[in-house]
Amino acid sequence: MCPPTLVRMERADAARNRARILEAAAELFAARSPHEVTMDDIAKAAGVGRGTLYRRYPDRASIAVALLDEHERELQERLLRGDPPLGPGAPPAERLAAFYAAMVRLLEDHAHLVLGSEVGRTRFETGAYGFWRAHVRSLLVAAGTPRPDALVDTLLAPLAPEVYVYQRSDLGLGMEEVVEALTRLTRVL
Amino acid sequence: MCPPTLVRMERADAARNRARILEAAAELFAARSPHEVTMDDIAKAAGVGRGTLYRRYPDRASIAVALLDEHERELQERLLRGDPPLGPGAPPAERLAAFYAAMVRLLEDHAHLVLGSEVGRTRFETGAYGFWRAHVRSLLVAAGTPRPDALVDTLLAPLAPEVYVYQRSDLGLGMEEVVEALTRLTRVL
DNA sequence: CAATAAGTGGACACAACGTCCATTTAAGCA
DNA sequence: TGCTTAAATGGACGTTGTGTCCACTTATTG
Repeated sequence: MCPPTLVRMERADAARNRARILEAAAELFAARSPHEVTMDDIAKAAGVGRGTLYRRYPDRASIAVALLDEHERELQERLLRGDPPLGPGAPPAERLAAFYAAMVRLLEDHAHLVLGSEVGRTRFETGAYGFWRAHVRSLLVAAGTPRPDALVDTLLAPLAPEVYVYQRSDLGLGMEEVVEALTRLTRVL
Repeated sequence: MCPPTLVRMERADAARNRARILEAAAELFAARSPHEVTMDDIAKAAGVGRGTLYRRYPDRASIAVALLDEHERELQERLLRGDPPLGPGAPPAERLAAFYAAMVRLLEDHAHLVLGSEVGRTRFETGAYGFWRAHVRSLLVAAGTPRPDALVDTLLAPLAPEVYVYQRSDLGLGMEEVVEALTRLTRVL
């Protein structure tokens, strides 16, 4: 009989394999374009079978989301409780500019992961997008901007990883130039 | 022997099949999500073989591009030679607002096609994006905006079809609300 | 050291892709 | 009109990646 344990623990081998999968996936995503990495590749590199991989991660996106999780959480924490101008305390326009700068930093470091997880529409379905959206919306409200709902996504759109990669790689722009352009958007507040 | 005709004409059956393919593809794209339409589906619906389809259109994107072509050309024509505020003559900020409104109209009518052709990065590789980019850039230059290059893509980002569909379908916003939000972006000029 | 349930891995069926080539057909010429 | 030729056709075929399924293995608990 199974004792009525409320919290069902993950078995040791399961945890080990999860770690292996994430590690292997991180390496593969870093090495090549995300759509050239197949689920087979990841399973093979992690040294696990197909079924094991699919048991936890039904597709590439969910793996990338797991990898991104910690980085995003850290920024979310700083937005909620960090020092101004990123955290509470500064005027909305300055907080928005700081948010843009922080997001560019995140994109710079992990754009390949974001590209792996957020392809087109998928971007809007992640919890992270909801968080960014709520944050920017609250800034708009704090600034007294009328009808903020349509504006929010308009202001978040330039942070789409595809756009950033295009600006950095194809156009050869620097991080600072992108941040500067985004900062000019804060004038709409 | 073949007479040295300079312009090699498309054969009658080829022209007929091209028309069939485009017509069938338009119907299929209108009916379901673009990624649920396979090349097989299109070939079947058009009543042509697989090889015939691939001869002209190597992938879904190229078909959608062909379908979009005429609509985009019309707007491009109006931007270059139409009446103000869309065409030349009006102040840059007003022209940008008019451009936004016209693009939203285009998205409203053909977002499903754009989604079929421009998935993520692909968007930037089409000739159309280059045109929109050049247009907006010239408006920024005309308005005396310093360092326009990073700002251009920032201003075009909210026109990504994924963003528009998210705002309209998922958030339930109206066309006018989206246009209004975009119009507020023209304040950066 | 059982007993049991969670976990594993690879075989399998399937779907879509893109290519190849034997056959058909339109267009130009006598 | 009939003939020649090259363009055009279509479907069979091999390939690749997906996702599922289930007989077997292994960690955990008493």
